[in-house]
Amino acid sequence: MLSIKEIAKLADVCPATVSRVLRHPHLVSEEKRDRVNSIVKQTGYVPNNLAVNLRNTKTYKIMAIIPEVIRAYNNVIIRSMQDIAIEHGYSVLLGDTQSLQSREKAFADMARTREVDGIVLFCSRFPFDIDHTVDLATQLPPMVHACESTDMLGIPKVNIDNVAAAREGTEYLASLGHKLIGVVAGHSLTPSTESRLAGYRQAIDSANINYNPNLISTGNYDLNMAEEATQYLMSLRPRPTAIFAFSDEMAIGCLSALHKLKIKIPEEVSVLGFDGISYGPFLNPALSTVAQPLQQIGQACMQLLLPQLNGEPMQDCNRVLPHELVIRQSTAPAPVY
Amino acid sequence: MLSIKEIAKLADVCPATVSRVLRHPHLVSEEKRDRVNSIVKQTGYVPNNLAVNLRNTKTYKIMAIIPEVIRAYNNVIIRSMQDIAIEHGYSVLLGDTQSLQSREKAFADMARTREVDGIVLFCSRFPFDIDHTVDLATQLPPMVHACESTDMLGIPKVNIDNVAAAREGTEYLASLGHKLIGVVAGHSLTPSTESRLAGYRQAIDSANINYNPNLISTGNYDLNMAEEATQYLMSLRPRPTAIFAFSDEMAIGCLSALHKLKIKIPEEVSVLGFDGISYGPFLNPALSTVAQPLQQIGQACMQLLLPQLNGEPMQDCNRVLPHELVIRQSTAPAPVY
DNA sequence: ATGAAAGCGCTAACAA
DNA sequence: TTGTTAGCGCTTTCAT
Repeated sequence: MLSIKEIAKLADVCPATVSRVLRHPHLVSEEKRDRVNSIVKQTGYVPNNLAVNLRNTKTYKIMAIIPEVIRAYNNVIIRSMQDIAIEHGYSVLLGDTQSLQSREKAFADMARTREVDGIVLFCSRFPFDIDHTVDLATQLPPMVHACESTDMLGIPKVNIDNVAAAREGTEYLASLGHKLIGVVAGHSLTPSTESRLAGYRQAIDSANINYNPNLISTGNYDLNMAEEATQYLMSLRPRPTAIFAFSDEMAIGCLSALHKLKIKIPEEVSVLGFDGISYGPFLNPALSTVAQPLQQIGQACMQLLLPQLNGEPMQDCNRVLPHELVIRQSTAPAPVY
Repeated sequence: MLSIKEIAKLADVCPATVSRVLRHPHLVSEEKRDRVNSIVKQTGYVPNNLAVNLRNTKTYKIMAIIPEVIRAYNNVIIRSMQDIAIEHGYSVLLGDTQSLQSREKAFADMARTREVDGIVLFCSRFPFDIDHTVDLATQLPPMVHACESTDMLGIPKVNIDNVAAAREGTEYLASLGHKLIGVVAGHSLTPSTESRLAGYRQAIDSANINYNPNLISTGNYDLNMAEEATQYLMSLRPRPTAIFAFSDEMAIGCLSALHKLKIKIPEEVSVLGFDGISYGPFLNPALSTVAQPLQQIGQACMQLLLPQLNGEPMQDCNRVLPHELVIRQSTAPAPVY
């Protein structure tokens, strides 16, 4: 692997000139510029970015830390982040943590060790140890906490109003006449799940439906577990006539379980999802859902991160974006017996 | 951001000692070790890895370059790569190229610029310009080409036998009595698609079915386009009684289109997918598919990459892994009229 | 066991 | 316009 020195020697100039040709060509005479460029081409020389970045204390890389990169839900978010990042000269690297705390920390540390300029965190756990006696912003790298952020942290956050979103979803089901509304919740302890459960409860209460904790099952945001949870819900007597799954992926598990049980959707049981993944319209039946503004989430993350990357101080803000109830074919009025 | 020098000053030792405490603590007396450690803890000092990596010419990072990270198909592959990488002290960073050549090159260049130690390439295009008059291995960073590699390159490759896999899938459909077997192909020009088309053709010929190019449609490995392609196939007269989609995701599009057309699966039309994504069993009906050995693919990638990261020369090998026909509910004997 | 010093590869200020 | 030089932050000889 050639260094700038050797290129300089080959082109019979000093290393600084090679650097100039590569970064500020207008500062170099045409003659030397051509000489250097031809050597660079011949040798296939590429600067060592570790050195460049060390020198410039800047990597132009952003780390997006994601519990399961594969979840359909992340698709649009990642795209919109990446598009904006690239416009501004940054690359987005994805870190898939598989929900493991050790991996969350490892990826997050890439910002503290200067291997990336900033991070966007989609996990619920906070990957840094914080000394609350000292100013937060000085301890933390440029970062944004998205989708699973609590309100206790003094950092930029991007969220939807999970309480309201789940409340409206539940209200919609109640308005269809459903009285027994089962829930397939996500990970307990995650802020999103807690908030959505709270919203569900609010809607149940204000619809004067008796709150029944047996109707709450947990699917851990996992398709397989959601299928099992649905089997459990369908074993209850009286049986729920609607299921609210707190993610579209879990809703797929619900649909699958109901199909296997030969329960008609939505005639016998309605299914409402959450997220608005792109598969939704293609499922059978097409999935009604509480859609998140995925593209806006990605955009907001970048809007809050980029200023920090330019040296502006971290702000304690919480960008709350609008959700939307999308009604397709998987929900219908409650059956009358 | 503190540097090692300032830590050294605070602990009243020299920078080298701080470095030793962090990397080879046994070389330092207990007294100084404690002093340094306590300062490190107090200040939250973290070494600048750009400097460390520059000095050590090693990053312990691997870049996985993926056309669409979100594709369900990548899930298991990514996991198995990551598990092995971590065992060996490496992190895996994911680069989502959205099938854009510029992004493929940008991520791949991170290896040439030393920001990562090696790459695993899942794209069909080769992101480096090669001078064929010179030894390949010296021009390329440690790398493995997986899933979409052609046989012209002198680098380690991981693949399944796409020709055989598609042939067997088609033979299976033919054995069910299907004579009109539609195809929803992937990107034309990608090696995987070309090979699978060849395999399809082989099976058609050896089953003495008349090859009809009108039955080949293209879905670009995209769910929406696959839905359109299926609509087209269903508009043909006589109509195909089976559809072979070259990815499970496209098969979802097929299912969706058929549902909308009220065509019964598998009674009227059989659908066979390709890949073996984890959603498969949850679809309605559960999807029959030609499964790839996703976990083995990830493992093989790491097995071929890790030696290169340890300085061993690049080998021109092609690891071909076994596929498997998985029969579920979406395929059945051809209808008799 | 510890410190001094060189150097990883690059860039930018400064001088010429 | 070009070269010289210092230094980004770290690690590792080498010397003590």
